Amino acid sequence: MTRNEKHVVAIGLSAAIASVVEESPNVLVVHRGKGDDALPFGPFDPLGHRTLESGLRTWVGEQTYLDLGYVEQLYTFGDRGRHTLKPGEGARVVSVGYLALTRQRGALKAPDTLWRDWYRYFPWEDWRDEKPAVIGEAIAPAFEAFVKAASDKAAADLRRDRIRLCFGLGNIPWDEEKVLDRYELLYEAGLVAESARDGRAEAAHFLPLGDCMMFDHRRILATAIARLRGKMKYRPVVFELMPASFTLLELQRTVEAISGIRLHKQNFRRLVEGQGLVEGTGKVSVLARGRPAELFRFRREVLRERPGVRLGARQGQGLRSS
Amino acid sequence: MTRNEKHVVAIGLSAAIASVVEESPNVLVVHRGKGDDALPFGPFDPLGHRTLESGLRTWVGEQTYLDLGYVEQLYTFGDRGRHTLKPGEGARVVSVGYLALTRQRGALKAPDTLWRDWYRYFPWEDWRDEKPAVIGEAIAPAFEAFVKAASDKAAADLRRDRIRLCFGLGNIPWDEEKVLDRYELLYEAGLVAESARDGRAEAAHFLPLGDCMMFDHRRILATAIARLRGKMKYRPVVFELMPASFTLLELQRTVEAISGIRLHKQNFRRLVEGQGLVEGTGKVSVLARGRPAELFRFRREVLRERPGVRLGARQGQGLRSS
DNA sequence: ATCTATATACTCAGAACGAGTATAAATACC
DNA sequence: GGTATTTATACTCGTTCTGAGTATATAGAT
Repeated sequence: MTRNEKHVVAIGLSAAIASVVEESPNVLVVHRGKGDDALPFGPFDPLGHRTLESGLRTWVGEQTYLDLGYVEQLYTFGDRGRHTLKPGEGARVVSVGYLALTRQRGALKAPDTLWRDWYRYFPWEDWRDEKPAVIGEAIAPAFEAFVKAASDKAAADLRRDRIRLCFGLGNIPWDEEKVLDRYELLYEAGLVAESARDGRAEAAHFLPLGDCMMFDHRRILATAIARLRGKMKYRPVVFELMPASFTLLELQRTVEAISGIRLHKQNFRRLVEGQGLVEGTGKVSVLARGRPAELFRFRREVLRERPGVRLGARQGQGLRSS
Repeated sequence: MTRNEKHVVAIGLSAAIASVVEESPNVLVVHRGKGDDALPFGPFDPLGHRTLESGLRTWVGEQTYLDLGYVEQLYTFGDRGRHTLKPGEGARVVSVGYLALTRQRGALKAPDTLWRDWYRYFPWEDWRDEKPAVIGEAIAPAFEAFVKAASDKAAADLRRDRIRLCFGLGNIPWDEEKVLDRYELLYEAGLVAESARDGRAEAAHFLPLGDCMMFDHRRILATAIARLRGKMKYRPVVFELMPASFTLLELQRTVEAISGIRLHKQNFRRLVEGQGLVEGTGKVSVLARGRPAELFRFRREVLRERPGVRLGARQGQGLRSS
């Protein structure tokens, strides 16, 4: 492979930095005036950065004054026309998206940065209280036009199936992990502002569903939420978002905030304690309403003791050796 | 973000193309003379390629004359010194790795390409017949030196724990999905040829474990195998590797070839049939030794019918809504 | 006819899961 | 002070899933 000018491109590093406060899952965004929000991001510097991740860490450090703990690469997007503000403008940028987890300690010091509830960008993803009204009132009707606009019957059937599967219509259950699939479907159908911005044909049925973000940042955030919702079930990553000690209800509320669904309290306890993920501290929480709850701490040792600790998915794989 | 010369870098697209013949999991490699094998790869062309994946497809098409079906992005690597042949030489390249699945139909027509059993590169990963001897005879002893070479006791303990977890020593069970973790550990410990090539300090205990590959291609292949072993359990991707009709034993042998472990025959049947993943064709296989087996075909409809079809991992997530 | 290899049906016990009931311990309200 | 409300926590119960078999059927080989 020769270093040809044709093969030259810039790499953007973007981070979806998540934290949870009370019952609200937050993402750190850069907000300037009346423009769309953006994720913290910066270019990869092949001279200064030893690895992509170290590049991201230094960038985020400069931009947000945060010291990231858990960081995980998500996906690399390179679609033409889905990064620059207007198609054709600016350089071709390939963007590598990351998920980072942290806790909120003190106020943010960096200018123009703030924590925002991520359901502002994805209002159809929060099923904790009830099925979001926007699905039945706006999304489903708008999709009907999208299905009708298909080129032929086969294409229409395909679209209908995708919609049913993604949004859990008919007898299909809601799958909280399909965050990215749902966003991409809305994008294709022209129902999010990014579609119109990127000049998509379908954007005729344009609906401003959720808040728009700059570049492909809402796509990265969707990927981040999807990954986190999935990963929570087989790796104890939630604890990156928890303080040193917490009640089991606080832990449950954090998981619920992320997954966007409610959980069965007693079974959640059984699972968390049964896995040996936490240990009691003996102390009890004070500022509660009912009976005081015991404070627990995360047993970091589990990461070393047993390989497959999970907060959800079943160990048995059906494909057991024999 | 301005288009600064500092921020300019080449993007390499590499594909781990997998197929299974009989009981052998194969990967397509480019083999030229006595040099190390490489994966098919080429640079991303920001002018000609609309997306990263379409770039990969055209590149692979030109290089191998194969028309890829299933393609999935794996990871983007950008570590300094882990791509170029000698540290400091050549341009900085960020490489995006892909996994592709296909079937072998006829001989390969492209020059210098051939199918190779992937356990040639990872001899410690094949547990189908027995625990690979290389683990007890070469890997475990070499790791002892690696542990001793740690800077202090805490670092040594950390290394020991990682080794136990990765290679299933002591009472830890073998986890066939940790392919990448194991390779990275061997790389860090200087036990694969790439360590010495990249000029790592630890490479003192250099052991030529498995066949070496060019650039970071063995790392990408490790990622591909790990992803495929995991994904098989919750998505019916194996069928991309199967002919139109097959016996259940052939299907099982394919899964075993990939995962590197043996499965319980009766339970495998129960799972596959219970999930409605296959349907009988009425015909029976001929060239067998014992009682003829019925030929089955993949029920493609399942992809559209139910969301969570899986060939392994449990649906129930322990985190059920309520 | 018997052996061997494979296919396929069926059983069984234990673990995991979803969904509850029951009781304990605090505060809020009157 | 007594009662309602709220939250915590222990325990139960039926179902499904899973791992590990046994039993029987059907072919070719000797």
